[in-house]
Amino acid sequence: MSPKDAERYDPRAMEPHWQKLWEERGSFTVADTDSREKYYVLEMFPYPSGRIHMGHVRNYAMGDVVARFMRAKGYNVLHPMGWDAFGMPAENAAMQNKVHPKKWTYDNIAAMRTQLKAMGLSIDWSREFATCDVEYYHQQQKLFLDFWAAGLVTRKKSRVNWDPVDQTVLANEQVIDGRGWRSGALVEQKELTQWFFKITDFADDLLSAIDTLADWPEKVRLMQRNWLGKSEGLLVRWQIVEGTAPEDVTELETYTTRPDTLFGASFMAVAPTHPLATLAAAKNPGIAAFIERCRHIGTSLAALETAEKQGIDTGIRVRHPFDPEWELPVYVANYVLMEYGTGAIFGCPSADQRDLDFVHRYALPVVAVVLPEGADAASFVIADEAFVGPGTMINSRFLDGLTTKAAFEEVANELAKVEVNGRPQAERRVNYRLRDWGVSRQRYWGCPIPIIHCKTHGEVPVPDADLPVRLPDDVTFDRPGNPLDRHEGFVNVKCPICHQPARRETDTMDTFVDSSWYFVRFTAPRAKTPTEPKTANAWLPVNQYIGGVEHAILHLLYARFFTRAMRLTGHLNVSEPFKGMFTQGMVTHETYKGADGRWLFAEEVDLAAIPPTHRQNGEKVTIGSIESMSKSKKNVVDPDAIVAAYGADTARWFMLSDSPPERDVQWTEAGIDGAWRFVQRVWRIAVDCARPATADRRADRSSFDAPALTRATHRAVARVGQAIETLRFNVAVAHIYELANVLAKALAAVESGEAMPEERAALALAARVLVQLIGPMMPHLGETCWRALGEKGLLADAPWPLADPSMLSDEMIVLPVQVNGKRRGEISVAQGAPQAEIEALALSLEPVSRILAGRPPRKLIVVPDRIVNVVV
RNA sequence: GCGGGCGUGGCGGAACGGUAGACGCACGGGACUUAAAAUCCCGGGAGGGUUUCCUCAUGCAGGUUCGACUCCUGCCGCCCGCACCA
Repeated sequence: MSPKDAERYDPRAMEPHWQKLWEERGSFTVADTDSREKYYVLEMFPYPSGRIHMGHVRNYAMGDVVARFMRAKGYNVLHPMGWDAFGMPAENAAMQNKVHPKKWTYDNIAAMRTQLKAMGLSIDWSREFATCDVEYYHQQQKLFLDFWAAGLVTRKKSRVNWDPVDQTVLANEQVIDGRGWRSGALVEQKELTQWFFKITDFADDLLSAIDTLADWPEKVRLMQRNWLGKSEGLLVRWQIVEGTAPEDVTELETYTTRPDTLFGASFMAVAPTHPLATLAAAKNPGIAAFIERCRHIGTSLAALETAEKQGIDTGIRVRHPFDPEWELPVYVANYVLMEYGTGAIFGCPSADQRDLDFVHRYALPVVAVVLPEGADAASFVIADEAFVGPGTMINSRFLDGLTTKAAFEEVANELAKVEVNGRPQAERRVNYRLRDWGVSRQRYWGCPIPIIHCKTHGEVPVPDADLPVRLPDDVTFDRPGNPLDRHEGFVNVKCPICHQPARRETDTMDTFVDSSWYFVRFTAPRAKTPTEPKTANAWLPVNQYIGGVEHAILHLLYARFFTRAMRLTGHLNVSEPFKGMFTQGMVTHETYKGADGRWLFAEEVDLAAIPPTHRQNGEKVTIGSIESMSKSKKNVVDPDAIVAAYGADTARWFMLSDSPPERDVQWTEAGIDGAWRFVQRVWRIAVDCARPATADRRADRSSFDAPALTRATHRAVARVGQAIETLRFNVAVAHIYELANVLAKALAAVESGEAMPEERAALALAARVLVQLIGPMMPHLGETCWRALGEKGLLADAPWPLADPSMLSDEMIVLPVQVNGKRRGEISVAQGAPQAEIEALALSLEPVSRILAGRPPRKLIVVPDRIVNVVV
C-alpha cells in the first residue's frame, strides 16, 4: 500500500465501526418520555422478499436524511423499521421449494435486516417487528373484534373477484385491467360470503379531510378524491305499469346526477345482475341467455373497450314521474353496473354518450333537452355526439328556459313533494364510488380472522382469553387452495357460547390490513394491547411518511380508514395518520437486448465496443430503453455489491444527488463513481484541515478571503437546511458541493504554508460545517471526519449548525444593471447603499450612458440588493 | 373520454417575477508522473465580431409587466392516474 493509499478513506473499515458504535451506545433508541418536541419520520416498511433493492436504498436514504437532520435540530425523533411479512410469495415459495412460509419469511427478514443495517440508518431497531409475529397479529385480531363490536365489520354474500391462479379473492383495488395484481391471471366473478370492513361509513370524512392534508402531494390527494368518487344526484322511484313486471314489483329505483334531463328519457336500463333482471330472466329464456352472455364478457380492458352497448327489452314498462301517460321500456343493458348507484338508470341519449350509443342500436327516440350556449334552438339536433355540458333546457315542458342547474333543483323539489307508497318519488342522494373493503383471503399466510361459526349462535367472536388464534405450523401446500380448510385441528372447535362443535373461520385477512396500522404499533411495539393510547396520541401523526406512489390510493386510504376506526374504538385519538406524505420516484437503469431479443445483464455486454457487443458470443447488442429496475429485464443493480465496492455512504449520496426525489433517478456507473470521488474529496479536505500547518511561513504563499469563506459557510448552512426541510435533497447536495469547492480552493491557497489566524478560523469553521452538512447523507464519513477534525463525541449527537442571518450576504454586492430588461453591465455597491448612489452609478455605466445619449431615463427601477433596471 | 403533471445545454437538473444554465455527469485542453491510475487547474448554450462586445436562446404562438423559465390565453409533444360511476 502506497502512502497515498493510506490516506484514502476506506468505508469497508469505517462503516461497520460506526454502525457498531451507534448500536452499542443506543444512539437511535428513542424514549417516549422526552421533553423535546417529537418528530416521527417513517418510510414504508418493506416486504421481506429476500434482498433489498435500489428502490429501498433510495427510500431509506431519504428518510434517514430527514431523521438525522431533525435529530440534529433538537427533535425527539422516532424512526422505526419493521416488516410487511404476510402474503402470497411466502406461500408460493412453500409450494415451489418445499420450505415453510414462516421459515422462508424469517430467513428473508434476517438477510434484509443485515443489509439495511449495513446502510447505516438511524433506526431504533428496538422497536422492530414483523406483521407475522404472533404478538402483532394477536393485537390485530383484537382490533378486528373491536371493529366487529363497533359495527364496522360485516359478512355478506357478494360477487367477488376470484383469482384462479392464486385461488383467492381480490379486492376491487387489486384487480388491474381485469387481472390479478399479483398473479396477472384473468379474474373471474364468483359468489362468496366474505368479511368486509365498512370503509364506506367514513366516505364523507375520508373525502372532506383530504383538504386538511396540506403536506401531501396534490397528485395523491386527487387520486384519493377520484377513488372516493363522490357524486350528488337524485334517487328517482319509477312506477311500474301494472301487470308488466313479474312478482308484482311496483317500483324501479334509479340514481341520476342529471335529473334536469328527465324529459329526454327514452328508456330504462338495469344491470344484468339487477333483481328485476333476474326475475325477468326466470320467465324469459331470451333474457336469461342475454344475461349469461354478459357474465362471460369479462372485465378485461380489451373486453370493455370493444364491448358494444347491448341490451334486451324485458317487456316491463314504467311511467314517467311527471306524466302518467308516458310509458318507457325497461331494458337489461350490459353497460349498467350493479355496484354503482341502484344498478338501474334512465337513459337520456341526448345528454349521455353511452345512452346515445345504445339507442342507435335499438331505434329508441332521441330528444335534445339541453341547448348549448350560442346554439340555435330551431336547428339544434343530436346526431352521433351527445351534449353533456351545461346549457338551457328545451323540449322539457315546465323546465324550458331554465339553466341545467336550475332545472336540477326544480325537478328535485317537485318530485320530493310527490309521495308514492308513503315515500317521496325522489330524494337527494350522495353517492360514492368507494365500496366496502373485502378483507377475506382464502390463504394460509395471513392473520387469522378470530371468529367461530356456530350452528346455533352464528358468528361468535373468539373470547379474549382464547386469543391469539395462532396459525398452525403443521400445514401442507401440496394442493392449491387454503391449507387451513383441511387442517382438522384448526377448524374443529367448540362454540364459546354453547360449547357444541363448531367451525373456525379459515379466511385470513388481506395483508393491507397488516400495513394499515403498523405505524401506530411502532409507538408501543411491545404493548399487551394494540396501542397505548396516550403514547400513540403523543407520537402521531407521522410527521413525514415516504414511499412509492404505487401506494397512493390503497394503502393510504386503508390507513386513513384504520385511524378513524381505531379512534372510534378508543385505541387512539388522532384524525389523520400521516401529516406529511412524500412519494419518491423509482430507480431506473438502461436495458440491453441481444440479437435474439433476450434481455441481457449489463455484465454480459461490452459497452466500450462500437456497436456494443455480447462479451461471450460477440453478437451485436441493442441498448434498450431506460426502465425501472426489475429482475425480468435484467437491469437490476444489487445494493450489496455496491456497498461492498463503494460503501453505503457513496450509494446513499448518489441516490440523493442530481434527480429531484419525486422523479425517477437513473442508475449509472458514472454517477456512482462521481459520488465515490466526492467521498474521497471530503475526506481529503478534512484531513488537510486537521493537519497542523507547517511552522515556517512561506513568503510567497497566496492568501484567500477569509470573511468570504465564512459567509459562504453560513450561506451553505442556511441553504442546505432549507433544502432538506423541503425534501429537495438534490438541491441540498448541490449546495454542499458549492461549499466543498470554496473550501478546497481556500485550502489550496494556504497549502504548505502557515495560515493566518483568521484564515485558520475560517477554514476550521468551514470544514466543521461541511462535515455536519454531509452528516445526514453520509453518516459514516461524517463521523470519521468529525473525529479527524478533533471533535469530541459523535457527530450523530452534535447539534445542527446555526446560520447567522447577518452573514448570509456579502458586504459588497454586485448589482446587474439592465436597460429595458436587458442586462448591460453591473455595478458593485456596499450592502444597503443609498438608492441615489446606486442610481448614479448605474447611469454612469458606459453602456447605459451610451444608450441614453444624454436623455434622462423614463424610469429607474432599483430592487434593493437585486437589480437595477433603466427604462428608456 | 375525465383528471393531473412535465417540456431549460450532450445528459441529470438549478433559478422569492429580477444576471437563465447553480451543482453534478460526460467532454476538450493543461499540470503532476518514466507511464498509468488518482489528484489538481482551465474551458464550454448557439451564432457573429481581432480581447472587455453584439445578436439569438427555457416546446410553439400571443398577452400581462420596467423586467417572464416563472403569471395568463391558445396550440404541440411526452408522462402518469382513473375509466361504461349514470
